Amino acid sequence: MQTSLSIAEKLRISGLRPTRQRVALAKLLFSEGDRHICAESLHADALAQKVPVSLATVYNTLNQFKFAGLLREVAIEGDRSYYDTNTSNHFHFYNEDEGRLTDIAPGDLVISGLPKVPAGKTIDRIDVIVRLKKIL
Amino acid sequence: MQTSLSIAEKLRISGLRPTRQRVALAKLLFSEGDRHICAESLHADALAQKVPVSLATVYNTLNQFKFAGLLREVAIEGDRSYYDTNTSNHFHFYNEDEGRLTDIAPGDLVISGLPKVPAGKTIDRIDVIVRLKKIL
DNA sequence: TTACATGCAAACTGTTTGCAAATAT
DNA sequence: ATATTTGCAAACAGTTTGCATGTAA
Repeated sequence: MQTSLSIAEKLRISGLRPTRQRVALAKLLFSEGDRHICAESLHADALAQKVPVSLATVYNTLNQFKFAGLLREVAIEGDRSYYDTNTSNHFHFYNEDEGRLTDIAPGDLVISGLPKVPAGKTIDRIDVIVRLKKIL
Repeated sequence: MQTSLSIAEKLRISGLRPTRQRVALAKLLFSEGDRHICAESLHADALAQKVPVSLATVYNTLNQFKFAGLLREVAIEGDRSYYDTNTSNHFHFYNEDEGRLTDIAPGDLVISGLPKVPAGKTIDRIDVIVRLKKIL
């Protein structure tokens, strides 16, 4: 049985000092199920919870968390970066009308017939985005 | 048997006046097989071919072509927009080390088990990106 | 002739960075 | 005590836009 680590410990293990801001952001991100957020929305969340953090620190923290493997970035469109707290292999719905990202349950969508990869390369990961629009 | 349209005609049908710039850009884009480009690289191409076009017009033209269904945008990462001249349903390799996009041959990768789509929504399209990295 | 397209520069958006002040170890 | 982190504002990259000029119909 595996003891779950405190947030501070998780950060320390990733080589990140558990500062007030990082711990608060990590709590917001990892406390309640999977989340799909962008920098602005996380910043707004933090301020709403009376956690004063600058937007620059939110950006830096998201990058550090991504680099540490605590978050995964999801490319949706050019203008905003989204991050997913679920770093395991899974795919996404993107609701184009509302700009919202949701998970596809693992197994609900399966990829088969992997193409031959060019010599000297490996697959880093496979991103699948099922883009949804309103029926008119 | 289907007569292939001149570039000017294709543009006119899409509701776009075949101006010097648009025709030149369309030629660069559609004359020789499928291409994956971004605004800067198309602009550079145009200048190299002695076609003076402003970068703003390249951006505007790419958007118009996309809107007209002549191009498809491919979301790769936050910082740059890529466009694909192949608008049919197909998937992509993304070479993370070189920042290059290539097609996966149709049939080489297959998706199965489409998940139930939320009520009132349809699938607009499915994007698949197989991200490649160098073997270390 | 008239509506639309272009080019330039300025505006804008999301993101990163430099540096002094604050904080973790 | 020392190295790291924060916050702010300024810098930055990619993209869009306003407006005077040029061009297609």
